[in-house]
Amino acid sequence: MKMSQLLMPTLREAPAEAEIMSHNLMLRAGLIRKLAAGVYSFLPLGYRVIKKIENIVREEMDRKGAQELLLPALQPAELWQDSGRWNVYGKELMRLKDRHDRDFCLGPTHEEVITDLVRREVKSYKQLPLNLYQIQTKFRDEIRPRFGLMRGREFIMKDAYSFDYSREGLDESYEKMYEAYCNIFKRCGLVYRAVEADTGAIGGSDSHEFMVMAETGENEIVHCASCHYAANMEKAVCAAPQELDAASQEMLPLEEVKTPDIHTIEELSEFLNINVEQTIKTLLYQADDEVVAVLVRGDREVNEIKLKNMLGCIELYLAETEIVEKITNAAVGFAGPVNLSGVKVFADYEITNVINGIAGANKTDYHLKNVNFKRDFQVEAFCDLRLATVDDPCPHCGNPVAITRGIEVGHIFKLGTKYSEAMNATYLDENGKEKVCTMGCYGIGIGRTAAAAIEQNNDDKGIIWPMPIAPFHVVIVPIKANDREIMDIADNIYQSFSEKGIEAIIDDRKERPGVKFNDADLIGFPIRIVVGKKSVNEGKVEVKIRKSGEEWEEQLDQVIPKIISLVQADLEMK
RNA sequence: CGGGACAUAGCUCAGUUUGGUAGAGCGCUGCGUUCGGGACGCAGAGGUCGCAGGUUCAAAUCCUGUUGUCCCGACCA
Repeated sequence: MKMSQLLMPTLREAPAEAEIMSHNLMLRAGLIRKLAAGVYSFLPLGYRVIKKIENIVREEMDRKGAQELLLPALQPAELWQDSGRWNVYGKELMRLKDRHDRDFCLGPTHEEVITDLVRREVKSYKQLPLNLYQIQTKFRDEIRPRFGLMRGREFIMKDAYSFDYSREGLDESYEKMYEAYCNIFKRCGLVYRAVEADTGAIGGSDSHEFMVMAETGENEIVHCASCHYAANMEKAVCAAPQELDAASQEMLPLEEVKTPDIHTIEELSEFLNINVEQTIKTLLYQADDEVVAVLVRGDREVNEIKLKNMLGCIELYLAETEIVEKITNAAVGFAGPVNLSGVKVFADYEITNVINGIAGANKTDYHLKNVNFKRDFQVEAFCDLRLATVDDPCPHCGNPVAITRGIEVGHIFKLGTKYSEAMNATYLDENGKEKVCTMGCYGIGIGRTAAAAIEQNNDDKGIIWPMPIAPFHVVIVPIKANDREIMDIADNIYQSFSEKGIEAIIDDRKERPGVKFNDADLIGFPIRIVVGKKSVNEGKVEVKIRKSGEEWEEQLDQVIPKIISLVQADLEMK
C-alpha cells in the first residue's frame, strides 16, 4: 500500500468535540469521522483495525465450534411483540414504519430473530447444542451517546447465541465462550479482567463482563488482590457485618434536636459533633407504583441495582419532592424511619449496628438523636443494599479489595429459557418429549474494543497499536520520495515483507521527514523503517519500535528477517 | 428528560459586550528555495457567520423561534 493513495486525513489539532484520548486520537489519526451524534464512518485505516479485531473474534469463535451467520438488522415488530419486548424495550429501540404503515425496528440485539430461526429449523435434540454468531451493525437510540465509539447509536457488535438441551449443556457452552473471550482480548493485546456482572432485566443466573482496565471507563470494578474475586460495582456484594452485642451499649432515650439549615450528612455530623457512621440516611424510592423507604448509613450510598433486584420492580427512581413531603410531612432532607407510616422500610445490613443513631425526625428542621432499631422503628427486611467501598472486605476471602475503572468490551449471559419459552423454541428429546431450549448470549463491542485498545496504548505522540490489531505492521519511510535509489530500496523491502505476509505501507508522500515521522507516531504503526542516504551508500536502514522507542541501524539483509520474525512472534499471542 | 455550554473557512479559534465593507493560525492550490522530527518566500482558492422569522437606513453582532453538537446528571443487555 502506498500512503500517497490512501485516504488518511490526519489532524494536527485535536477536534473540539473529543473529550477522551481514544476519541481524540481516532479522529486525529484519520481512523473515523462523525456523521451524527453517536454515528461514525470508518475510514480505510480505521476499518482495517475493525477487520483485524473481527477476524480474531471469528477465529476464536470458530475454534469453540460456533458458526457464523448473518441476521437482518431490519426486524418486524411482530417478533418483538412475540417476545414481549416491543413495549418493554422503550425509547432505546429505533422504531420505524414501512410504506404500508407496518411497524419495524432496527435490531439493538438479536434474541428474537435468532430464537425465531431456531424454533423453525431445530426440531430434534440431535441438532443441539448449537452456537450461532454474527458480526453486524446494531442500533440503539442511546439517551446520551458519548466518547466517540465508546457509546454509539450505531455500532458493530459480535453477538452469539447458544442453544442447549440442558442446564449443564448451557454451563459448558458458557464456559467455552468465557475461554474464547479471554483468548480474544488477550490476542488483541489488552489488559482486561472478567468480572461478575448484574444480569439486569434479562434475568438468568450467571453473567460476566469483560473489562478493559482504563481510568476513562464508565464502570467501576471491585476486585480482590488475594483471590480471584472481581465484580462490577453494581454487583459487588457487601457482606453482612458481625452483629454487635446489643447489650454492650446502653440505649439512650430518644431526643429531638433542632437542625435548621442543615442539608447534608456532613453538615449534620459536624453540627452535632458525631461520626458520620452514627447517622441513618432515609431515602424514598418510587418502585413502579409503590413508594418504599431505604435506610443506609449516612456515609454509604444506595446501590440501586441491588434495590431493584431485591424489589423485583421494573422502574426505580428517587421519589418526587411532593411525594416525599406528603409521606414525611416535612421538607426533603428530614425523612427518618421513626413514625414513618404508609411505606415499607428496607434497611441495609449495617443499620443493625447503629446504636443511638441520628435520623431525620419527619419534621422540618428537626432530627432525632439516639434512634435504635426495634425500640424506635421496625423494618420489612435487612438486606445488602449499598455500594461497596474500598474498606469492604472481599466477600470471598475477607482480604482488602481495590476499586478501579474499566471499559466493558464484552458481556456473557446465561439466559436460561426466558426467550425460548416466550417464543416457544422447543425440540423433541430422546423420548419424543417436547422440551424448551436453554439459551446463552454473548456479546462483544468491536468498535469499543478498538477504542479501549487506544485508551490503554497511547502516549503524547499518538496511538501505539498492539501488533495483532495494527492497521499495518510496518511503515516504510523513504526519506526522499523523489530519490529513485531510495525509493527502489523501499520498494524492495516492501516486496520482501509482502512475500512473508507482513503488512507494510510505504510513506511515498512528498512530505518532509518530520511530517512523516509525526504521522507514523500518531497513527501508531508498531514498526518503522527509515530508508535514507545511508541505505544507498552502506545498505543500512534505521528501525524504530513504536512501543519501546527502541531504535537501531542495521544492514538490510539482516534486518528484514529479524523484523519478519518479530512481527510473527507478536502475532502469535494465541 | 433536568442542568450547563457551544454553533463564524476543511481544522483550531478571534470578532458579538458597544450593530457599520468577515479575520488569524494551520490545512488546501500554483511557482520557487528547502529537505532526517510538523520549513520558508511569493501568488491564490475557500465562509449567504447552523436555519427561519423579526427589529433597524444597516445584523455574525440585538430579539423570538428552531435545529444540531458537546459536557454533567438521570437513563442503559
